[in-house]
Amino acid sequence: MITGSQRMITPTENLRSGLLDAAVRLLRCRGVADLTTRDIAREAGCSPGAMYRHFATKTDLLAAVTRERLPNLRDQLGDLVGHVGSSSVERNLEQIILATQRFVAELVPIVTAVGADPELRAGWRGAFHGTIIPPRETLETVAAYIDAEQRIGRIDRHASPLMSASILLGECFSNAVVQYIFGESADGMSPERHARVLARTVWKGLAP
Amino acid sequence: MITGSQRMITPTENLRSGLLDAAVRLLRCRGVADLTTRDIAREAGCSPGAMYRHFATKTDLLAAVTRERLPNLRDQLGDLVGHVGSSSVERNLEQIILATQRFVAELVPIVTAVGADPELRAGWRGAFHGTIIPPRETLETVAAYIDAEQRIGRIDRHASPLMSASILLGECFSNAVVQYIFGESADGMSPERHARVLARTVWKGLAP
Amino acid sequence: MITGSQRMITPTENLRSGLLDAAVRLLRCRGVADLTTRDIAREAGCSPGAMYRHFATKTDLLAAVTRERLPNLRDQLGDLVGHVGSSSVERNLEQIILATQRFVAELVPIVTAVGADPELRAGWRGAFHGTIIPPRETLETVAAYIDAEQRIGRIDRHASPLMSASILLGECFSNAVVQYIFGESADGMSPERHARVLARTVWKGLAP
Amino acid sequence: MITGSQRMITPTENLRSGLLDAAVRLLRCRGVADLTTRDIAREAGCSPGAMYRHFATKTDLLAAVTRERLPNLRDQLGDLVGHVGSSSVERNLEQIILATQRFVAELVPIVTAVGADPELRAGWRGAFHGTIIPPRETLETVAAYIDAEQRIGRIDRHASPLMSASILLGECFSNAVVQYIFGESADGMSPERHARVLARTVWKGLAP
DNA sequence: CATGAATGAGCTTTCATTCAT
DNA sequence: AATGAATGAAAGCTCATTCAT
Repeated sequence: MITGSQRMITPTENLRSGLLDAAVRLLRCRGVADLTTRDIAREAGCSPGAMYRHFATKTDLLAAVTRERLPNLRDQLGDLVGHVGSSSVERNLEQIILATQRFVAELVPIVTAVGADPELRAGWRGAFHGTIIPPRETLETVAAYIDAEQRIGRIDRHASPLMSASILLGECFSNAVVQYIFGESADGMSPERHARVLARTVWKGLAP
Repeated sequence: MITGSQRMITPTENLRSGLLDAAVRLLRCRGVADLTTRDIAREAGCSPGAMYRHFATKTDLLAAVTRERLPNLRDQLGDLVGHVGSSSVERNLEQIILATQRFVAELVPIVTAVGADPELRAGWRGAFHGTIIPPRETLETVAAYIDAEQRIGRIDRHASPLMSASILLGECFSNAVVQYIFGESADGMSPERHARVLARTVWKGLAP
Repeated sequence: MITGSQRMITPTENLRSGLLDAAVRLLRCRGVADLTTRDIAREAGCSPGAMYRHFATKTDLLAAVTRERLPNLRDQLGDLVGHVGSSSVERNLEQIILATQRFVAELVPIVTAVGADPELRAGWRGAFHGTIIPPRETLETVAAYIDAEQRIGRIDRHASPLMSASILLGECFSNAVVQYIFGESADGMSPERHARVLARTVWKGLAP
Repeated sequence: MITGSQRMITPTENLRSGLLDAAVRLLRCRGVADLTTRDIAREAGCSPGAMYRHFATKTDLLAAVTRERLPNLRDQLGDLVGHVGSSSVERNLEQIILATQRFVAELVPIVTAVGADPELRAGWRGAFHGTIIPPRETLETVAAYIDAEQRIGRIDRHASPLMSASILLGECFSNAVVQYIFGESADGMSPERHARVLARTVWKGLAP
């Protein structure tokens, strides 16, 4: 009924994006196990068939979700580098941890989805083959901060920035997995307290 | 037809066990996403219907897998407590990490399976409701060692045994997840080197 | 490709109706015992999955059949009330019996199906709960005629219209059941002769 | 463990009979639709496999049930012929109807089972081919009484004994079907009242 | 003979995908 | 481009039947 191009953003791109958003939303609350194309379409407000204008298969859509809607720690961290040298390292680590908690909470449902489906796993491996894999990139974002503080002498020169970053992210990630599966954290701490204790413990190993 | 003594274990229990083993094996290499009852039966060497004599539903079988085939860190660690006070703490941590690496490698496929399927997740929550959840138990196994060393003064009295254990396990776990999904570790280290660096880093924060 | 006017009825409604028709057809010649959804779909000329757009379960479809394809005596009788007072009561009863014979012949396969399946039975009970049940309604249709003749004095004032109707319908019904099961009637009469003898016998009890 | 022949009745015949009894019992309360061989075996107190010593297939067992456990009106009627000439005909008819009510109540579940299953139907037709079919035999039992009363002048000489019997049995049978399916009778009468009204109505047509 | 674990054909149902409109 | 009815392969599960013990 409507003719002519009346929109700034093509409706197509809108729909593609809407489908990805819908899929992540459902992924978060229901997991991959019972995620149907019909459900995704309904959540995105389009017909079951419309999806196939943008994605060849369901796996294609999910692969796109895991690639394009993968949460990004850098976005959560904001101006990390700007804090180098200011405040205290322990305080900065605490801020990093709080951001990481939010990041991994979004990450876990996607990671379990990919882990559970060999096709998605293969797709991911293919997509990032030869390039730096996302976990490495995330790791380096945090490691870069530690490295910067190390350069100006606020962190022990013998510490390993990469392993320290890995400890920080890994502990938060596995915590989030436990939370996701059991609905309660293994150590029973509030996020704030968890951040404080983790920061203190990590800092203890990094102090010059 | 019958040779030797083959009937120590009842054939029935054999089948139940065989089905669980078959399911874990397939879970490891293929994930839950396309794991069919027919596949499990074929892998276990029985007919599609046979499994329903031992498990009411497919979910029941998977739930049993996640409960009865869940790897156990304590088994991998062996006589941990016996090492308290002997060798060096750093060396002991390294041994713990090596055991943990094996433990989490087996754990990851099961955890992603449970994470991806809300029904399994609900089953797990129900199964462990009111009791100590497995991650907590695992955490405490390691924390107990750190606590013991702390008591005899080989570890700083202000350190948190639980958080230290969580760091150790969490870092190994998230490492294993990355390895499982991408087929390569985020930091590119060999397991031995990883154990050494992680032990050193953790030890740095624990030394009195 | 399209010839003539084919789309008075939506294709969807066509399929729903076609499925019901297919089910009755199979019910008549084969009974519920081996009536599969695949068979119904094939008979209706659609795919096995198509039926689930119109009926939630197989039982739902069968329930709809028994409700929407239940034959109706009133339709077979036509203008029954118009005959009150005209012709002879015995002749009118004979006409009613002939119509009833056609009605019960269609009814029997559906009734045995419902009788054999507790789920359908429960569904029927639920569907008609609180309302007048179909046998009662049918009974009253015939009883109303007898009552009308009774009022104008052509039938004995002490006769029970309801019981008389019940005799008429019941005898025809049980006859049809025997015919359905054994392929021959118990009394070996032709439908016409049966109608005549039954009419005469009933009339004998009703004459003033 | 037990050796020698210790029993008067062979256990085999006991089991055969027990299986038939078990099947009728289940048939009555649950219908054919969900009647499994396992259920029958359990109800009969034997193993699922034991059944196959006595019946080649499940259908064979059901066929035997419908033949050997078919209720018999003659048994319910007792000494019908002895009443000829005594009491009043109407009173005797009432007694016959009360017996018939019990007979058809047992009959209905079996009849719907046979009606619903073409294989059983074919088996029945085969079993009674060339012989007098059970409904005819039942009919004649009642017709014989009417005939006897007719001979001694207590019933109108122009009445048809067979049709009168058919009316009596048919009305009771269709009543029982309605009762079985809907759980309530179409006319809402108690069995006793139903017998009285039916007897009166039939008697009215038979009185000389 | 009885047992009951095992079989496997076949059922109902789901759902990714297609295609006429 | 979008729709959504229709498809049909394949899933989970049942149950009549068999057969080693």
